[in-house]
Amino acid sequence: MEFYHSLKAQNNIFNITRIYLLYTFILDVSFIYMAADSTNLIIVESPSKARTLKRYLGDNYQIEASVGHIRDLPKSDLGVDIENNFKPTYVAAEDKAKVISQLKKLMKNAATLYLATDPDREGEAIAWHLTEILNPSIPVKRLVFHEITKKAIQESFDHTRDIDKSLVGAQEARRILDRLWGYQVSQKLWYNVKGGLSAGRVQSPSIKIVVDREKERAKFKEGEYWSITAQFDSKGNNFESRLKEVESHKIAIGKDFGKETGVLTKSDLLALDESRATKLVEAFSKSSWLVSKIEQKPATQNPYPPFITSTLQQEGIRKLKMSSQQVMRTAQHLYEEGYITYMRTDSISLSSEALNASRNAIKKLYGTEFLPDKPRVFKSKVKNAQEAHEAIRPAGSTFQSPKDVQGNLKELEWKLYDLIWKRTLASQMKSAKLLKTNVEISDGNAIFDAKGKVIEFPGFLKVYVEDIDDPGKEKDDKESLLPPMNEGESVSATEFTPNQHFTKPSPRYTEASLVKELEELGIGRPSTYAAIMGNIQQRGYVRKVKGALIPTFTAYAVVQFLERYFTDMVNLQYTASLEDTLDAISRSEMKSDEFLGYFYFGQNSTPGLQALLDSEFDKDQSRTIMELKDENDETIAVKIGR
DNA sequence: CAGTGAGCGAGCTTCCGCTTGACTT
Repeated sequence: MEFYHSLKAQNNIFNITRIYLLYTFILDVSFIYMAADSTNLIIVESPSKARTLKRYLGDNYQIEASVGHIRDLPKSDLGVDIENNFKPTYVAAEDKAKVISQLKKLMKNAATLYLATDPDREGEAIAWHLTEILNPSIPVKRLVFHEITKKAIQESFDHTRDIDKSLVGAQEARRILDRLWGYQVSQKLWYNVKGGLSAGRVQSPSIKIVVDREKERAKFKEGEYWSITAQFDSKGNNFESRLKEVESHKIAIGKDFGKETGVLTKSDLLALDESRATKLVEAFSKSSWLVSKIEQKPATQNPYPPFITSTLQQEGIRKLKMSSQQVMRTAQHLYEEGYITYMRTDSISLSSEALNASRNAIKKLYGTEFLPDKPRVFKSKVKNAQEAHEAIRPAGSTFQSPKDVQGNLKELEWKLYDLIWKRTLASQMKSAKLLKTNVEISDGNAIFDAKGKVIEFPGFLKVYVEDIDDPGKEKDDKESLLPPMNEGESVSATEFTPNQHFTKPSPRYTEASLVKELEELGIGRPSTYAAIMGNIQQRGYVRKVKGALIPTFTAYAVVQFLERYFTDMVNLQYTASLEDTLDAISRSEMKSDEFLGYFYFGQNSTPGLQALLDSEFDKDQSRTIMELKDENDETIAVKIGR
């Protein structure tokens, strides 16, 4: 109460447009007289959020956590009455009995119930489930804040609202669709492929992505090509360059070859083979060379946005060689100990507290020359971002530097904190200033080119450089220097070298690149990326070998089955578009039972899930993964199952 | 006669998303 008073004092209470503020103010005061021992109950999702909130609010607020969802569909039963508008049956989660009885007890003494679950689809549903299970007779208000600061909490008390039924409807539609899809299609797998298998809206597209890549790699045909590099000398300075053109024909490189043919796809390019390369080298050593073109252009490079769940996992996997699940476990620890903000988020926004802390730290550690005039604002490009929390960053209004905390943390925890601290600071630092130089050396017939990159001002690169999956690409902070030269200047060639190359297939997915792919497609949520990675390995769909994800025979069989009988369900575009429809439901533009009706019973000429479930399944073929010929040319089928 | 293994039938598996401990390996 004390806190609320001081908040009010900061407000212009005489402002007529905010007269209802005064009204709630009076209500709150009246509680003091009504019942000295009566309190307000605030329910949040996470226990550590409850602890933080306690520091801000006085004794008149009881703050408890629901610890996530409290009710769900039953585990051993479909729990959806398809004939009755997809009516769901909910049961209280077994492990939440304690939480529920505690909440019921606290509510007996409460004057008002504030539901402060997360401001997103799932949070709205948790709030609604709470009212269903607690059945409160006291006033219920929905409280929404995006960060835990005085200002944000004050505003949330000023703008309490009712539960948003459309948002709850969208969550229910999501839940019911996942149940119908997951349970019913899984059962078809048991009867037609192998017992115990699983399918679902998220896991099945995930394994399809891995299987598709493996198939692409199997079809890959290697192509051979040659390149020529030269060492040139300008006034005693050596530099390397690469043959770009001969007689106005560009020299072919790896990406110019067909992946399934190994043959050049563009006819106007020149693909060098060994003899051609050797002959050219011979001819080049007799030529005289001069600088035919110099291009210099300044470039700026902007920092990466601060971490969200997916990018934290990617960098944790790449830089620290952790798994998705390890990254999340470690981050959870850091969060609970108060070192970082919430680690399951899809928002790249930083709160004003974080912006201040970053700017102070940058000024102190690197000086004002690394500090932009204004804080940098990032806008999410991720489809379907719900942005219930801020980006992942060091906690508090002043950031503890990695050195400060080194003694308190285990090695990996410290490394992850260090990464988060650096990434956050870098995101608020000045852009890097680069000077890119492109030089062409010609003998009138062939052209070599050399690229230079000079970092004139490092900006954020001083603190953080992102790691890369693709070994062909160069890291952002890699410099390459060229000596100063003038157009028309002659240069001497010291050496020409022919190099043999082979084209490479697309690399296998890693946990990092698969999480990235799923996020770009809008499949899965921050709280589930790590679980999906664990799940597809545990169920024997994918094996991880030196970080690379390799699909098993089971995965091939399941993907083949789903593509044949449930084509849309594993269509990545379709899966991603479901999310758009759920958004429409949350904006009240569509009703959830209408959506589920289309999904299950079909729409126009598109069959729904029900029709697909009723198809005739070819059991024998579904178990066949491949057919081989033995030495007598007899066909041997490889099947799975028992 | 004891031990092995084929054959049969019953019972079970499964989704996604939100949160932590309480478990085992």
